[in-house]
Amino acid sequence: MSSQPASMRDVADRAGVSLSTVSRVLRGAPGVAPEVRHRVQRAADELSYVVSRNASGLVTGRTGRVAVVVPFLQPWYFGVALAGISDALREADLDMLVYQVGETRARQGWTRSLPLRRNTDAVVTVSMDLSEEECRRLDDVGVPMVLVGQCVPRRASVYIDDRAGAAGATRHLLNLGHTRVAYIGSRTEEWFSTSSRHRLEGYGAAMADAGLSPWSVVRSPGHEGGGLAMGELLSDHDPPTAVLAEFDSIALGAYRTLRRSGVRVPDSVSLMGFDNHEAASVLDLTTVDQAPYDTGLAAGRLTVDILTGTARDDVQLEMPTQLILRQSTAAPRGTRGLSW
Amino acid sequence: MSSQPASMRDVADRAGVSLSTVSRVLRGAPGVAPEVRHRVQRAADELSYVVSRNASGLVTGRTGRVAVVVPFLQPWYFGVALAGISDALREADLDMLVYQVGETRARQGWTRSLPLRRNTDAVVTVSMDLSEEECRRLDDVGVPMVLVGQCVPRRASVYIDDRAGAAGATRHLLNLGHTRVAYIGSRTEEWFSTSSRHRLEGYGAAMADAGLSPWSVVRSPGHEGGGLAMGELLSDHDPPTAVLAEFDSIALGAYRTLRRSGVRVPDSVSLMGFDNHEAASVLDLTTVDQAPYDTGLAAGRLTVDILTGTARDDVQLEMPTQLILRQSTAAPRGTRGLSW
DNA sequence: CACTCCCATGAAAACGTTGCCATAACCCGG
DNA sequence: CCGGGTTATGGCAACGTTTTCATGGGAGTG
Repeated sequence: MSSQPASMRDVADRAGVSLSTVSRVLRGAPGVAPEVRHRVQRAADELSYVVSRNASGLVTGRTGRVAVVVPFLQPWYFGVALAGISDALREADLDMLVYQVGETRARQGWTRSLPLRRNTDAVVTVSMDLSEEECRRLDDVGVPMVLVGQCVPRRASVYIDDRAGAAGATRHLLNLGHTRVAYIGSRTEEWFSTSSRHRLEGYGAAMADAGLSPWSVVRSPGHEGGGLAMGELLSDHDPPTAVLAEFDSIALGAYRTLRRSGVRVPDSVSLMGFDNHEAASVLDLTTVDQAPYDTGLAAGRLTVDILTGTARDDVQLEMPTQLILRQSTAAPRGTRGLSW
Repeated sequence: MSSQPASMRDVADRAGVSLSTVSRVLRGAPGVAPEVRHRVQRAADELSYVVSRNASGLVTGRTGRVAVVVPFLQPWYFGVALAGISDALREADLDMLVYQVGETRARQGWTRSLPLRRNTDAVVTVSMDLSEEECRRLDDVGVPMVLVGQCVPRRASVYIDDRAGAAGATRHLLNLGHTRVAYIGSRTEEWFSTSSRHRLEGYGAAMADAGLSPWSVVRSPGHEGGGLAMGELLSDHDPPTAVLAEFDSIALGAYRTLRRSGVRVPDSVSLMGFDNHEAASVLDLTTVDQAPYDTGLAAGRLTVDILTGTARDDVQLEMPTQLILRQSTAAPRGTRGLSW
């Protein structure tokens, strides 16, 4: 209806008070008579007026916005993590700006292309796997930073212990009696994430502890890679009886190869993933849950706490992982009766 | 390093020019000598200065931000759609604010709680299934609005023809020779989405065209519902030979029930989904692709075009759906040899 | 009843940028 | 050599808030 959106001036006029009073009411500041407070509130409602964060931010120096930087938005993990962050920020009445940097990341100086300085109160990076230098460059924008899915010393981080998670998963397979336990990992030409590295290490450590030598195949991420890797494993002269995949997507690809090859799960091969992807439950895939929603929620709350001064900006928050036992793992053939 | 972020003033001083000139350079406005332009550019870089959208928005009236409103962030679909929107907005140098309204939606007047007015240049709603009244209330904020996943007359909309998609899927099953084709739909206690309704209608229409009476089971959304619905169908005295699920998640749940019941897909029952979920390819599930990334991209671009005045604000954009044939559908038992 | 203190309210100066207008310098043709 | 037009640059007022400070009136105290 109104061609021009209402301003605080309009609310003030309608309520018959001054600008200052309107500002006080709308900010919930003290020192306003209840009667006036109601009158102003009503006037604002009638004009369906909301304050311009632009203008208020200009004077307070706070924007009321938090930037969340993710490499990609498509993979399941990020949507769930964002949901957690979003819920936490909403509690504190902060808006969420999302930047998908994707390929941009490779570009030198990508951090500068983000309009963060003076435009956000804080930055949350999710699975960005920042180098020390990138961290420093982000420091330069002068807003607090929270790292999700990555643990950097002396910097606010929320993460899981990938090493321990993978080691636990491996031990689960070993405990079932498997000795030929293979691992399918991922890496692309240009990127080998810290998380990938840690999971591989965790697997290796657990194998070493059991006196077994590790057996890992690394392919491109996603189900294609998983499928191919599984194919390679199956073509070995003495194939594994158990396979741990770096994450569920890979496990799903491996599962497809197994199904197509007529290899039964878990009868002939036990298969395990990592992440607890939605589809994992459908396929009854044993996996490691890392609760990305909780991680996001914790990261969001930590951000809020840092902004309010309640938390230090070097808090390290390790989120628990949990083994989710389903039907895709079992004792190897010969010993079946013993375990089940 | 610098305790205070640099302002345009600082850049001007360092470059030895006036504020106005810096502003012109940084906006790419004409009328600045090349030499000066370079000098300013360099000064800005050295201070790693970026303009405050807050301040510039205050005077231009444009915020450089677009709000994207989604009911939830967790489901696969939204991440993918957001990715498309994000890419389109980035091309136009617009930032993306994401609001997850979730349960808030039920609340009367939820539209007012979003700080849109004066805080964003446009609003994109994704699968919000807005009522006429909600649309009008969003109109009130006075920024252009683009609806994704919903077609409202005389309003910018980007959507797929759910009816046609479901009808096509049904015909695929009918063409294979099935006559006992059941449908699994979803609805919650408080919500029966337009999309759900349309898909059900499409199925019904295709069945009617073939002279068959529809047979649908409606449960809660997600795999749990799908699993339960499939269970009910299997317990019929004459179970279906083909099942179409409203979306892949439901199909996956149904698939699990089938697998657990020892019913082979597609040998005994053909199963079809809708959406082309990532997991659908792993399970070789025949489905209908609706390319949410492309939808998001188109919606983002439409938003940009509306903002630049290139497109009218009542453009209707119907995105194509595509049948993805995989291994989960086949001719019914008796006729198998004929079709394959 | 007078004086103090406090509380509610209003006025005005910022915040960092853009848009408009003025000005100075320059180039060209007559 | 002069006048008119063009071009580069600077100055200044806005934009819509918050914040600080000033003011007035009412309650409480002696």
